[in-house]
Formats: sequence, structure tokens, C-alpha cells
Amino acid sequence: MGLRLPVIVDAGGRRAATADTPSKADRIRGALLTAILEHRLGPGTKLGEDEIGSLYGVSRTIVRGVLQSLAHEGIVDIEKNRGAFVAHPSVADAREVFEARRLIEAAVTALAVERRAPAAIARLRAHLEAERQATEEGDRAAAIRLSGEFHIELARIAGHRLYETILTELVARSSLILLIYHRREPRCADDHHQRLVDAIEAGRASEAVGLMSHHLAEIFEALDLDVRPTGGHSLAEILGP
Amino acid sequence: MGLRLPVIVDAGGRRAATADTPSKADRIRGALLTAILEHRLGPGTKLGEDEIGSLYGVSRTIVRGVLQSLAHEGIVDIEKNRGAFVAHPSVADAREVFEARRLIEAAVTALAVERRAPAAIARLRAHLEAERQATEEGDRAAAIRLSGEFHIELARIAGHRLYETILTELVARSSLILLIYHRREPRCADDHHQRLVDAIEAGRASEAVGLMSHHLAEIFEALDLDVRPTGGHSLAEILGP
DNA sequence: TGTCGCAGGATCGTATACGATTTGAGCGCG
DNA sequence: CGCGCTCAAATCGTATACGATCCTGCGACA
Repeated sequence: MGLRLPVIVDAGGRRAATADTPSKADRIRGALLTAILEHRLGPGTKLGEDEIGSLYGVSRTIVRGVLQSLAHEGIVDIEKNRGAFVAHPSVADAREVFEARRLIEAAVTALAVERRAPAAIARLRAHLEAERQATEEGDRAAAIRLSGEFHIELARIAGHRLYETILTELVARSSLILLIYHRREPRCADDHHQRLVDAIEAGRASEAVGLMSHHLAEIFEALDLDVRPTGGHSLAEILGP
Repeated sequence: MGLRLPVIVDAGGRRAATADTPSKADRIRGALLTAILEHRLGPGTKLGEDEIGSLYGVSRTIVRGVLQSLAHEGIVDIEKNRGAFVAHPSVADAREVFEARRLIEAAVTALAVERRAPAAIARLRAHLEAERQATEEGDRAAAIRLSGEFHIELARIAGHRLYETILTELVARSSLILLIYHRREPRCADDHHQRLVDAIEAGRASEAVGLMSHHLAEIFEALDLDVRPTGGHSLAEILGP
């Protein structure tokens, strides 16, 4: 069972402190990340070191580093002496992630209103357009990914590096959660983003914060958090610890 | 210039998912972490892979993993082809960390009030006693470390794994910040903790949240965030990017 | 005398090698 | 026929090796 990973990848390295050449590790990391977030690799999928290494023409050393990094973000689970697997967030994880997002993104939204600038608004509107297009084309995975990037862009506008870092992780986990526990499309999600940008642009802080909170709540409510057979992976995880 | 690291260390592995034997990496990780947080290793100190490796009798492979992990938490900075250094949080970092803590710990406090139980309160009071003792003995580093652990214990009581994880990182960074930007002791910090526990035990939620917020604000206010010569390390960092 | 260039050493990045652990299949026995 | 045991293949954990990069100190030249 080959992993079917993309060879052409987008650069996923957001931590380019010195703006160096995007290292090989960053490329592989980005490839794995998007592959997972676009659901080409389902939860529980084994991520063998040798397999990935030979796929990208690097040694296990590099792959191990990438997997450890992804594990730290909660996208991958590493079991000692067994290997790495695509994470399968539990229902409790889902609750916690969305609770944290509501808390942090409310603060981010308020900051974004304060620091809004025409250029920032323009970037948001461009994002909106990309999202609309993905939705129109029925590309669900891309829509989820773009929607996530919208939230990160907001954090960037807020000018809060720490929130941005935390949210980057939470959004990635959210994407995984959305793809696993998907029940129905949250209605008018793009409309939410739209109205949010409008409120931010107009400087209506409390309205914007309320919209964000409501937006996240609605996404969470649209999840199906009941019993999950989620066919075919780690039994121990299903039976609980 | 030897690193002067402790050989006897406390187990720092909080992520014992399978409760396995605390691996060698965890031991080294814990040793480095406490050494940094107790200021035996100052900001900017070079953490050579070979040096640490030979100190603990492991190969660079292990050390690299540990350093990468610490880097992900913002305790260590890794510069490509140059090595790892104890992080030197900027003033902006300090602001962001404490802003995030105020936000998250307010939520944690509210949760802790909800889920309080006699056993939990007892653990908090035991912590209080340990803190008082460290303060009495004038062991500043230990006092800071214990004070941080108090906050993490609170997150544990709140029963929110994600908040606990995030706070563990933020508290570690806070400790480093406190040790760097220390100006004066925040007055009655232990008294703050004391009153906080009282409010939690009595179930006075809004008072507890207010105390926590005030507590963190006061710690932050006690920092000296002016110009920093911080003698003797990376000039590039001082001159900014 | 001060600055520039150039080895030499130290340190990091990556690949590879080898022992340890897990897993799954085959086989014998109840 | 099912259950447990043994052993081999696969995979991971760790150490080591080698090439690449960076820092340092010394000497030549303006």
C-alpha cells in the first residue's frame, strides 16, 4: 500500500526565521501536512520512515525530524517502537480545540480590528474570493484548507506572533477534525467570513468578535460527535486507554 | 567552558502517553529544561550537541531530538549550521506570552472552579506550602519554578488537556522571561495564589477569574522591559534583524 | 598599523550501519 | 478446530561516519 504522496509540493515552512532556502525537511513537512489535511492520508495511516524517506529521496534522519515536528503539533501520533500514524483526534480533542479557538480567535479578532489596514483588508478579500471559488468547484478539502488559512491570515493581521503560531496548530488540527467528524456543511460559512471582514473593515469591534465566536460555534455544532466506528485502525484507540 | 549540567535530574516527561520507562531523551530534556529555567544556563548560552551528548553519555542523535523539541517550545533557538542556544525572549515575546496567559488562564480558572474537588484543592495547598518554603529560603529560581507549576496544576484541575499543554509551554517561557527581565519581586505573589485557592475552593468563580487576571497583570507590570544590554551574547540579536 | 584573505579546527547536516523491538505467520499441541 | 509458541521479517532506536559549513587566528599586503 503505497502512500501516494505528492512530489510537487507547496512550501509549508512558515518558520523561516532567516528566510533561508526552504530546506528539504520543510518541503517534506509541507507535503505530508497538506496530504493529511486534504484527507489523502486518513487518520490512523501508518507513516513509515523508510517509505517516506525513499519517496522523497532522503534518509530516515530527515523523516524522523519531520514526523516529530508534526507529532508536536498533534497532527501525527508517534508510538514508541511502532512508528508514526496520522492522528485521530478524539471527541474530547475536538471540543478542546474548538473551545480554545473560540477563546483565542475572539482576542485575535479584536486585535485585527485595532490594527486593520487597507492592505490587510484586501488580502482578506482575496482569500474570500479563493474560498468562494473552491466551494463552487466542490473541492471540499481545498475549501477547508483555505478556510483555515483565512483564520491564520487574521492572526497575522492582528500582529500577534504567538497567537498566530498557536492558531496555526489549532487550525491544522481543526481541519483534521472537520474531515473526520463531518456531518453537514456549516451553513453559509463563507458568508460568515464575508460578514466578518465587513465588520472588521468598518471597525465594528464587538460585532466582529461576536461573529467570530458565533462562526466557530456553528462549525463545531455541525460536527457529528457520536459513536465512531471509523473503520479499520488502531483498536486500542477505539477501546480507549 | 563546561556547561555545568546536573547529572541527577528530575523526570521532565509529562507526555508519558503509554507510561513507558522515561526514555533517556526525556531525562536529558528535563535536565536541560530545569537548568535553563533555574537560570544555571543563561540566555544565549551555546548548547553544543557534542558537549551535551558526552555529558550524558548519549550520541548527538538523541541530543538533536531534545534540542528540536525545546526549540519548538520557544525555550531554545536553533540557528542553521550554527547550533542551539538558550532562547532570549524579546520584549515583544514577553508581552505576547503574558497576554496569552491572561486570556487562557482566565478560562482555566473558570473551569477549575467548576471542576474543583477536595483532592484538587489539597494538591493546590500543598503547592502553596512548597512555594512559601522556597520563598522563605530565598531560592528565587525554585520559587519561580514552583510558581509556574502552580499554574499548570490549575490547568490540570480544569481538566483541559489542550490548555494544559499550551500553558506548560507558556509557563516555561514565562520563567525565562521573569529571570531575564526581573526588576522587582511582584508583591505578595504567594498571597495571590493563596487567595486564588480560597476563591476557587469557595466556588466564587468571577472573583477567582479576577484574581488570576490581576495576578498575571501584576507579574507583568513588575518586569523591566526597557533597553537591555544583557551583556555578552549575540550582537545580531541585540541590533535586531 | 590596520584590513583582508586564507587555512585549520570545530561543529553541524545527513547518510548509513547495527542492535533492539514488534509483528505476523507458520506449526505443534491440546 | 482453536490456542499458544517460536522464529523470521520488518521497522524502529541509537550510534557512528563523512561531507559541508562556519568560526578563528595568523600572516601578507596596502
